[in-house]
Amino acid sequence: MGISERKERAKAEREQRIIGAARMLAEKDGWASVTVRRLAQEIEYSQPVLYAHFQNRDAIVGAVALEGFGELGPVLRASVRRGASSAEAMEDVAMAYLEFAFERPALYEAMFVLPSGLRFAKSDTPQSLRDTFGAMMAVVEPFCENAEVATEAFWATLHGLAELERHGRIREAFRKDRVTHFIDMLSRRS
Amino acid sequence: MGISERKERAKAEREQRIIGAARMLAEKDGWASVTVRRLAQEIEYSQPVLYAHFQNRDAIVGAVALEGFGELGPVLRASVRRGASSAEAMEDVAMAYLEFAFERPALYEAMFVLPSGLRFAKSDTPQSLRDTFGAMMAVVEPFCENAEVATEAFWATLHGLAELERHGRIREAFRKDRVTHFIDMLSRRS
DNA sequence: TAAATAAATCTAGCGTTGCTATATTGTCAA
DNA sequence: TTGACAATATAGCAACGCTAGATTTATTTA
Repeated sequence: MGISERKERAKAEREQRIIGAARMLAEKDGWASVTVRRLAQEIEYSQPVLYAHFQNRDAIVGAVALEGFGELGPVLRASVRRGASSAEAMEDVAMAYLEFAFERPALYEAMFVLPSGLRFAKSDTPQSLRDTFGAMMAVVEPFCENAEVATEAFWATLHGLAELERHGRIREAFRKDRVTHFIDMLSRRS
Repeated sequence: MGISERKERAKAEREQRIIGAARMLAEKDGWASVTVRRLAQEIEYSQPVLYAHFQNRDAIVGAVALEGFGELGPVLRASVRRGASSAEAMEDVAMAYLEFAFERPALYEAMFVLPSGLRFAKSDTPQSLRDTFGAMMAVVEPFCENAEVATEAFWATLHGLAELERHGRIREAFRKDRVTHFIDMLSRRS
């Protein structure tokens, strides 16, 4: 019965094309321009087909977000320079996080701002997001007792820096200064 | 010529009713449910009347946001306890900021997340927002050299804490711990 | 006071959206 | 070849932001 396998493969492939098209359009013209009609046109199927893959539009955003979670963790881990000190490692991760956010703003938006239908209530948090959290915790840990709380705060600062800058609330030119300042605060001995 | 004054007064009053209705509906059912039709119904006029007051829907969000900016600054200033130390003052402002964000989530969203049509390119930043920034800078200043950069980072942390918690990315139960941790980092002598 | 003018407001409608009921086509088994 | 079922398309609903044009109300002029 290789037939149903072939069909499943074809369906998975089409699903990937939908996700890819959504991500591409979002990055090109913003999420507002990612409509179900436009996606249908992009993959050369009629609209209702999309609803055989995703429950609604939000679920498509969610699928893109999930893809992003799968990329962010590795990016952060890879960002730490060889032989970096603890403080340098923290700075590397911080800068890598912000670069990720600014280079793929639509992807970042899907992951952390838009309603994506993704649930994060403890147990069903995607493994890839746990992994991202772990990457941050690894560099924060050396500097504090309660690593989880400290990582949440660390992450919050990065997210705030990304969002406020994206909305033009803080000055783009001082991005590096803010990171340096913030890492200094965390890494100095008390 | 009291006629035109009377008309202006009536128009301003109606404008305020639109803003009030938008804010109320947003807080009750979320911004997605704040439609121009619904607002028109609320103020008992037809839709096109709203466009005599605001260029488009975003401008209505912007007007609500502006109202929020007018409230946040004073709230922050009033939050500092009498005789508080520098570190305590910073903590008071941080907690007040988060309480503001969580008690009026829709207002906060209008101010910092939604497209509001408000421009922040340096010179035309609303005075009330500058004022809010000033309130934060006042408590951050004692702890750093470059107060502006430090305040941007301080603000970013608060914004990140508010947003990540609102989206269920970090644990509600540890809000106080995160603030304590973060204030500790900033206030300890190096 | 009545007609003319200007301002305020409404009706009706366009194009678009997310989503779905229903018709149609294509595929496989008997 | 035909009957059944899955895959896909057509067509449409209700709601959205927004606007042109008609209509009513208010003000000024004769």
